[in-house]
Amino acid sequence: MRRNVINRRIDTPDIYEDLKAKLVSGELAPGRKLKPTELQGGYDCSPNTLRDVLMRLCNVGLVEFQMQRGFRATPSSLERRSDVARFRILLEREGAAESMASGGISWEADLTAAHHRLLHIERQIVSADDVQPFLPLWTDAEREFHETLISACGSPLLIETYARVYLQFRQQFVGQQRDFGSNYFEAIIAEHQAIVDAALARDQHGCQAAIYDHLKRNL
Amino acid sequence: MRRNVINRRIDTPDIYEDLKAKLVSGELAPGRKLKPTELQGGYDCSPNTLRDVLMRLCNVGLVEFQMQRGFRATPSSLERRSDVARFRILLEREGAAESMASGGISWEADLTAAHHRLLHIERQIVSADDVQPFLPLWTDAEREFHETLISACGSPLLIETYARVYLQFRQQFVGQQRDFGSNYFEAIIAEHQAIVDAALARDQHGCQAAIYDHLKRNL
DNA sequence: TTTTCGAAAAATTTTGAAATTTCGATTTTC
DNA sequence: GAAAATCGAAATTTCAAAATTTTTCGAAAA
Repeated sequence: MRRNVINRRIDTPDIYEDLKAKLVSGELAPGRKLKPTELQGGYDCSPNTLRDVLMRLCNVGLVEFQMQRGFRATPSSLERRSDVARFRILLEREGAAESMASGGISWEADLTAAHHRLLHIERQIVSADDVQPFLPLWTDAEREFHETLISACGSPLLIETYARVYLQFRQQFVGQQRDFGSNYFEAIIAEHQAIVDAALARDQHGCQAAIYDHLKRNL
Repeated sequence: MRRNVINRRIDTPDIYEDLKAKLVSGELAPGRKLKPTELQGGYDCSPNTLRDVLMRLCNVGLVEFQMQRGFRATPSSLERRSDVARFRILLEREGAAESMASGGISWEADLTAAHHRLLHIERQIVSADDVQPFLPLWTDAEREFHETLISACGSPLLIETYARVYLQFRQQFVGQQRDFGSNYFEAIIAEHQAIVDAALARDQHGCQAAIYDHLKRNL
């Protein structure tokens, strides 16, 4: 017999997702100390529950943990940024090549769909005054697109690792970036198009080159 | 007021290392359920401390966690084994190539030393009746050797990911294996030799081929 | 002025128990 | 007899407080 007049309970998964979003968007900036006792205020739970959630966020690399020294948002640095970018390129090139080799019709359909959604948002951004309101949507669509690209590679481990690295990539780059150049998104649109075209044409080298071109600015 | 005449306190790091060893060696078999309350008996601590340690072991992929459903040692399956092997080959080939490109004298020295230690143990194993007592030593030396091989690649992320995957590899394969063929280790010695020779000769393609030859039996 | 030391303050980790959820087995119903 | 519902035991998650460790900060010594 549940006796919840008001549902005061906040699910742990919700706290996890909320913190993840704040980490990726830069609201909780890289390097910032994350004290369970402070964060507890925002959510309605005990410090230990927050501790638990923070420990889980370590699994994806968004949070660092040191014994007796607590948690902090993974710091940002020139070295780390270029490291993340390089590793992402490695994984995405490999995953895309494998997907092109073994992906079937349904992979093509998924990729086309994901690209269509992404393109739609990017066109809106190009013709809008302010980018900010679109960022969360765009981030999701971009992630979906890139994850679909490698989704048929047949390696769960590669897919999982890529998901982690993608999140770290967002944390290191986009979260900080407030000022996108005027034709930044026009360039991005062309780059994504090049990736899709090569992928659907099963042109492995072309696709790998397109991926590199898409990400080289972050090296 | 410390009230331990004898140091009955077991440090969390020790519990972590001990559990990790049991997971990698197969004492805690893949797929086995890991209940904080049961494990608590072995160490002198509360179930929640064990919960904490188990959550950390998820970071390296040795333990799986599901909400409301607790922990279990990462299960073993044909698909997972071949996935881990493939991914390990990818990372090691990339890391070795980068190390050969940018590693200096001290990398060569480290690699030579690690290989020397490994070779020493493997020769002992070849001329011994029972392999078992050597396994922990061999596992450590083998890990050290492979990690040294990629240590000069310049990518902390690659190195960290490789460490994780190596542990999973051990958990999936060696932990289960009780019966090594009679000339198994003689073959291994030759393979490790081929890797070192190519690496020190800065022969990228040769080294990548040697790495593949070393690990292809697990695909 | 700089360094070192130690006590106070703050933060982290551990604990044991309570609340919640899941799992297995028995009973009920169709 | 098979499927569904129910009940109790076991396991998991959460909590608040105690124990431990680290950090801070001011005073004394070099």
